[in-house]
Parts: sequence; C-alpha cells; structure tokens
Amino acid sequence: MKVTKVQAAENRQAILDAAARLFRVHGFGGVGVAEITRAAGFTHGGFYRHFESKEALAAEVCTQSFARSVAKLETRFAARDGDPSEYFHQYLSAEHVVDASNGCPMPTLACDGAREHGLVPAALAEGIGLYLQRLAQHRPDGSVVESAGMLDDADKARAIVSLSALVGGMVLARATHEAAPALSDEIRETLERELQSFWR
Amino acid sequence: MKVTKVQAAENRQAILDAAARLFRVHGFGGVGVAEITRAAGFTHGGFYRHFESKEALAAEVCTQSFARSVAKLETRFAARDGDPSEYFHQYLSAEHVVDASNGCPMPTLACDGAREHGLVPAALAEGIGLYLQRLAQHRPDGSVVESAGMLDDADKARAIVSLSALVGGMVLARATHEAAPALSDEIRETLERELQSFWR
DNA sequence: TGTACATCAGTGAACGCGCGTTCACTGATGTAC
DNA sequence: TGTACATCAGTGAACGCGCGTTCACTGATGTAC
Repeated sequence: MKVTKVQAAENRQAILDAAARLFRVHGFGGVGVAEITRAAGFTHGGFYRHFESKEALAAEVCTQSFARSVAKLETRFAARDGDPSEYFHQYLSAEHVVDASNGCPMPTLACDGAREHGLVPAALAEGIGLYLQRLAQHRPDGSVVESAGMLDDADKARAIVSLSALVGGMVLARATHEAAPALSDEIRETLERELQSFWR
Repeated sequence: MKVTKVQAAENRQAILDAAARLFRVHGFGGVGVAEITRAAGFTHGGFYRHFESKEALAAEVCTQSFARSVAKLETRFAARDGDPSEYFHQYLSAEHVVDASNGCPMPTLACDGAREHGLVPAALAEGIGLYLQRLAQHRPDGSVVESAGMLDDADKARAIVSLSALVGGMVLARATHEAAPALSDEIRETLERELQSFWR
C-alpha cells in the first residue's frame, strides 16, 4: 500500500516527532524502533524506508529538537521585549521538570548523546553551538546583538554560565523530584532568582 | 567453590566498583550484569548472591559514588585552605570531560537516574542533598560552617548555583567534546573563570 | 485523457543476539560435635 | 584439636523476551505511452 509523497513525508515527520518525545523521556537506549513507529501509528518494518538506522534517526531528532529549542528561546525573550525573565521562568518551571517530553533537549538528549560517537554528537555539537550563540546575542539591557561576529567575551561568558546552570539545574531538579520534591523545588526557585539577578 | 567471608565481601565490592565505572561511562541501560561481573573478574551467575537485582546494584552504586564524591569535594577544598579554586579546576578539567569513569556522579548517574523510579532516585536524592549541603558549608572567605543548621540562604543559593553550573557545564562540555573540541574547552575555561569570580 | 506498468511506503514474519534472571551443581569454608 | 557435615560463593547452561535489522509481499501512487 504505497502512499502519496506528501503523506509519506508527513509520516516520516510523525516518526521523528514520536522519537523526539520518547527519546527525551526514556533515553536513546530506553526505547526501541518498534515502539517509536507504533507511537507514530505504523509498524516497525517500514522504518527503514525513511531512516538508514536508529542512530540516523537519533541524530535527526537532535538536529530538529535544537532548532525548535532555539525558536522557543527567541519566542520567550520576545515575550518580555528582550528581558530574560519569561525564559528563565519557563525553563525552570515545575512542568518542565515533570514533563521532559517536549522540553529542552540538553538535560535529556545531550546527556545521552555525550556517550555516543558519530552522527549524534555531531548533531548535538552543532545544536549546542547554535543555542549558545543565540542566547549570547541577548543582552541584559534587552537589546539583541545583530550578528554572532559582534559578540564580546562577556556575552559569551553570560550565555555559557546561564545555560550551564539551567541544564545542570534541570538535571538535579529531575533527579530529586521523586524522592525529595522540596529540594527539587528549592533548586528551581533558587536558580530562577539567582539567574535573574545575574542578568542585571 | 565457596570463599571466605572476607573474600566474598571484597568480591561484592569489586562488582560495585566495576559497576560504578561502567554505569558512568555507558549508562544504567548501556551495560549488562554479565559485563559488570566479568569486569570484576567473575561470571554472571553469582551476581544474585550479592544483589537482589540490577536495580538494587545501581542504587548502591549511587549511594557509594556520592559518598566518595563528597569526600573528594572536602579534599579539594582542604587542598587550598578552604579556597574553591582547586575544586573548580579539577571538576572542570579536560580529564574529567574525557574520562567519566571515576568522575562526578551527577552528570552521569543523576542524568540516567532522573528517568528511573524507586531505589535509584531515592539514593540520588539523598546523595544530591548531602553534596549540596556540604558544598554550602564552604564559604568564599575560606571558612567552613560547622553544622547544616547554621547555613543561611546565601550559602544555599551559592551551592545550588555553583553545582548546577558545574553539572550542566560538564554535560555540555562532554556532548561537544567529540565534534567541537574548541567549544568544549571554551565552556570549561569560561565556567572556571566565572565561578571563581562568583565566589569572590 | 486513458491505460499499462514500474515504483515504493507500509506490513508482518523472521534473523541472530544480548538482556535480566533462575537453577542445578561444585567444592572450599565454617561449624557442631 | 580432629572430624563430619551443612552452608553458600561462584560456575555455566538455560529461560523467555525484546532488541535492531532484513525481507518477501501488498497494493496504491505516479509515470510512460
């Protein structure tokens, strides 16, 4: 049962979307090709008409996830006219701790991907570089640096420190969420407050 | 072939040590019971004389790893009379990026464990709470707060921000190490510099 | 535009493999006498 | 202290299961005429 080219492209994207969700929640190794294709509404046999391997899928998921994540970053800075408060608030929300399925790819995919070799870390490095650059372009005064070439050391340092704290904070808040929810909340709330004042 | 009680205890610890190494490098799901026992010098059949399940082993690995990690933290602060510079330098070293096998459990075990339920996140929450508390007891002036009850909000906030940045920085530095080593180094070096000045 | 046929997205069975766990067995240890 | 025996750490085969990947097949799509 062949399918129109448009439909096939939509189905391929459905597999990518299902994988993006499942990989974040269960890790690359924690979910199989069969489960992914089933979640997308298909059987596993057709998977290899769309992707060369599970690894190739994982790499493409990383690329797409970072592209969306960067778009989200821009939306949230734009929501407060360049002020980072909405960005920090959303990133460090209780919802983001509980539901990784549509969250930042760094505390999930990048953690797993740090152990991989080949396509996945290549996609991650690209994504992380882009994300850091875009974050660096937002200055505490609300202005946006036009091009990456105009970034100074303080911009880059601010982005690295902020993103590291957000990613690490999310890892720690998630790891403590089940057994020590009060600590998990304290980590989130403290980080939001401290990052706000760091950006003054 | 039974073995002396002392020998059996040593063998059990050898399994824990091998698992601590392998789980950090490959993740909980990325290494099997057979590989762990083989690395410890045994066959897999005897594993269940020492541990109730792979999950129970993982939880005990987490507990031991955090205990050792806290000890390391104290040693490094002590190395510079309470100054954090040696601690930051070691944590953010190129060696720590390349070799996770004996490194901090948070960018490895806590990342994996955030997806688990039961014994593992319980052990992680305990370990993270202890680690944060001990870190908070070290003040920028080099003094050490005697008891956890005497910590003020600034101490707790400093520990949360610093640890989050270290953990997130290690995740990002590892994820970019293979495909973008210059970015990986920039993340490490920037964070070390910024954390030093944050502790002034 | 209508027809004949090649293409190929999707199906479902099958492959070899490694997983966590169980179990009958071995033989040195530790203990009861 | 010496002996007989129960204990149990460690072995290696076996279990059912799910993994990533392959493949013959189906039948609607897209194309050549």
